[in-house]
Amino acid sequence: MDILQGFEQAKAGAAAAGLTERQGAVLERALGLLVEGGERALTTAGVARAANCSKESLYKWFGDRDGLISAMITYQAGKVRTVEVSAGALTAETLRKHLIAFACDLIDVLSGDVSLALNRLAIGQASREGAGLGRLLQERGRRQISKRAAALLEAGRKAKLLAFDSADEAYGTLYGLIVSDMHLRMLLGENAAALKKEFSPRAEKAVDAFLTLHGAKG
Amino acid sequence: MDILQGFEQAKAGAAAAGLTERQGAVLERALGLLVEGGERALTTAGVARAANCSKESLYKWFGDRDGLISAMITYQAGKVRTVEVSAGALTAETLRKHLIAFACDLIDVLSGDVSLALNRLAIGQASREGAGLGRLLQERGRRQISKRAAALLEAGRKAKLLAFDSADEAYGTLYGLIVSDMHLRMLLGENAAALKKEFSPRAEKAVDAFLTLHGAKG
DNA sequence: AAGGAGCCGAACCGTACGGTACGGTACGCA
DNA sequence: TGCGTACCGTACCGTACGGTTCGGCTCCTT
Repeated sequence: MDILQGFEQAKAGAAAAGLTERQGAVLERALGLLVEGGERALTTAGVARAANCSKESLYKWFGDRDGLISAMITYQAGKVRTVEVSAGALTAETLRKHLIAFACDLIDVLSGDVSLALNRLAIGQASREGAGLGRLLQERGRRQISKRAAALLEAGRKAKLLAFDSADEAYGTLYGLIVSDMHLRMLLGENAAALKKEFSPRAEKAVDAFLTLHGAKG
Repeated sequence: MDILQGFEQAKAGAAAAGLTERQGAVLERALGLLVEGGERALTTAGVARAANCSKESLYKWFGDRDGLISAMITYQAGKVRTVEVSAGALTAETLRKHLIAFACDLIDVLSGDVSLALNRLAIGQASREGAGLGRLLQERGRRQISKRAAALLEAGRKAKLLAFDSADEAYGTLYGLIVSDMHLRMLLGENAAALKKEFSPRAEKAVDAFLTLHGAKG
């Protein structure tokens, strides 16, 4: 799915990172290699062969292998477009609907194969050079979706439908209720599709649990 | 801390895996290398040098590099001893205490540097060869602590202090409330000590939230 | 005392990878 | 038509790693 996404989104990803279409296409192939074979498959020669470009161009465009990886992350992050929550009147029912939609989207994102591959890559590199890639991934990927949740929670509080002290903490609770250990298990190689099927029905329950904890009494 | 643990525990780890003390010591050094420098530092030559043994012995004992890694995981898992919950009378207060202790232990385990290093390693390998290491890590590491939680939850239900349909699902809820995205962030390289400090105070709140959701009305 | 098992240290081999250099080609521009 | 630019494909280099082999040492058994 992620791979077969529309051309427009890919172009947006390239544009967002200030890259030419050609370079975006190369990054797309590189992401394909990464998804297919993990970090071991992400060799400069392999990317060049898969993308029909020369290693020389790779090094000219991205500096070195780490630069290529960073570009892959920002490129992929540029494709994600967060849905703006309609700031219309918020009732208990629409809030619940929005929260459930958010939960499903979150599960979708986390179980996407490109997302999993990039997270695995960043985690693998996290041990050696500081947290460079990890921070980048966190910043460009997670930030977006957490912003959306924060806006939703804040709107719920404004409408007197939610009660919490810290929005961050409330988001942490919501995230934990939805995701639990699903993400880690997928990262460790458990069948992502099966896990997604197992966890999706729980999205509704997770939201209801969250509302039990933080919903305004009434 | 993990590295400086007592000699007895290390011997238990070796014995549990059917290894000699010498082999356990080698694995200990290997874990040290892994913690210090990530997967890249875990070379056969490096382990041999650090442990003052020959590569020949490494291959005789562990077969190949993957065998060495598997041995490291089982060895490390063998050191973990789950505390048996005293099956004495369970009151609402002692149950809460036990749950909080469990939450703190869980955070301790997940933020341990050896645990983080092994999880990073397994996640890095998850993409290529199936989920071999991931399953092993899940089986030997997570199983133990989840067993403890399951026993605790079941005892709580028996004592009419907890109410839930599925123990697994309730455990998932408890886990999510405690851990949220802390584990992933640590795996991605965020300062583990700082995150632990940030999340430890939340253990109590997480347990209280869990009791709000699944505690018997009283 | 003789022999063997186990082990260390070092050298060795094949391979694979990151990075560089070079020859050749298509295309835009003066 | 000539020239510069950007690019491809390939060959190349140095290094590092997994795995094997071998000589020599120690200790244990008989």
